[in-house]
Amino acid sequence: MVRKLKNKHPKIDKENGCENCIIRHLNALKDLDNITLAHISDSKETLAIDKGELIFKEGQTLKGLYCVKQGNPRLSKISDNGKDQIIRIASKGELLGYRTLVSGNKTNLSAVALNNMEVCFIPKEQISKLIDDKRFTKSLLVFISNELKESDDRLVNMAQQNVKQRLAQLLIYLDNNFGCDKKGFINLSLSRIEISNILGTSKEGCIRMISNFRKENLIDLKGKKIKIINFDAMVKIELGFT
Amino acid sequence: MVRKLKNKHPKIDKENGCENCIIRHLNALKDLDNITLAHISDSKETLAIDKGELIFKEGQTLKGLYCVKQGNPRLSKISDNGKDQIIRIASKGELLGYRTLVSGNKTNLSAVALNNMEVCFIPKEQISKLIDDKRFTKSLLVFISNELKESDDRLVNMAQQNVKQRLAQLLIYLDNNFGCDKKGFINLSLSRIEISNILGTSKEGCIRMISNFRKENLIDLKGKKIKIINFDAMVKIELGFT
DNA sequence: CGCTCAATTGAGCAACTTCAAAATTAGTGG
DNA sequence: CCACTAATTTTGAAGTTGCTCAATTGAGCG
Repeated sequence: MVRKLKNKHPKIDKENGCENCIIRHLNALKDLDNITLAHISDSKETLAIDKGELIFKEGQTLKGLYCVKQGNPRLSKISDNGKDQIIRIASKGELLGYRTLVSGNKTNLSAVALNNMEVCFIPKEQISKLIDDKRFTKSLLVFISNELKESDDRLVNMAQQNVKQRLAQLLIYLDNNFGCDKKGFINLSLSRIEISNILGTSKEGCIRMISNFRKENLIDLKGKKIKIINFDAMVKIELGFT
Repeated sequence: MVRKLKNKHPKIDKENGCENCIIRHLNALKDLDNITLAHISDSKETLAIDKGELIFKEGQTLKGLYCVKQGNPRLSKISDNGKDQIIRIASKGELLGYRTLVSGNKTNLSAVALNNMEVCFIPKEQISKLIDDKRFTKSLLVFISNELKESDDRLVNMAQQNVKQRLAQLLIYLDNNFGCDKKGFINLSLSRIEISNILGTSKEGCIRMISNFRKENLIDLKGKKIKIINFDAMVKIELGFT
């Protein structure tokens, strides 16, 4: 089920200039020289993407590379039996679509904004220049290698951990990576369905587990917001203490 | 549980020379020029590795890159709860240890020979030369990208498919990738425990499912060897037909 | 033959899913 | 702001899947 486009990625033009962009220091674009950066800067577009909007869809041929400037997309894939499986949630500074770019294949994942986002789009033509830049390929290689490691880890967790452990792990992960507001609630809010699509469970199973966690006073809920109250217990659950 | 070393990777010296090696055409070494290849060739060692023997172990700092010349290693990882999860089975021509090499971290996987193997070991020192070779990094990038895609696919299957489907998928995969002998039995034989470590199930669950498949005349068994009799039915099971 | 390890089978139990229904929340137009 | 509708969340209960434990059989080996 794909959500409707609410806008058409309106272009916004901020202060511009990849040279001055802090975000690029977070990814493979960090080591490029100013000339290359200027070329990219000239051809790129900065897009505003609303919460829930599709950035690209599984099976599409991407026309370029996306650099996440603000917000979080979820990267997911529809399984053979039609269920949506969220593979991971990306963050500020990450590049999307590099895999497609390198292999020349269509993308195997869909990207949907979990919150309001700002994304820089760098068209394909500029990218061949990047692929020929040794510094770029090298740091991309490092990035993909780490992705691969994490992907392996996720596989092991999915295969060996039960729903309770996977939920605990997810909550800890979210807390670590997306931070909390003043009251301790995790900044990224996910619907129960989204959470179950990460955990690979039925939504009821997921809901019940969240409900259990609340009853045991491990977490607090406020609408879609979740706050971990008892970290120690949560870690123990993740590690399989019964 | 790690199997004992039966030998100590005795070095064997065949006709030698990476320049003349057909295997390298299967991986990122294919586009290197003869000078670089000669350097690698001089420093490499060809090792004989017995079935069941450990090639490297999760957590080790690898001292170089491994190129699979013959045979199949299984790449696995011990989960938090102590179970061994096989991530994938590599084949002739694949490079092992490139991830470690690129990121500089310790390896996150163990490699164990599933059959008698021949592996070329290229020491670390030679590798810095490789990493600076644009052709090498580029084709490595392509390879890792594909790995990443497959890893995503595996995650989705693990999350969304039941044991029956996963077993059917594995058997089809083995049949496609490792071929059969004259009588149709899959060339790669895995113990039930190894199969269950791929599927992420208990060994009993795995055994029972294999037994069911045989009773339903979908497969035939001969010791550890498996032969798919009814491919159509097997594909249907994989796709979730009940 | 006795030892060890892999494979198999059975029975009971725990985890998870599915379907159905109720309660709550969110969104929309007046 | 309220009322109405739609969507999401929650809960219950029954059914299925898969796991664990224990016992048995079989195969390979000195």
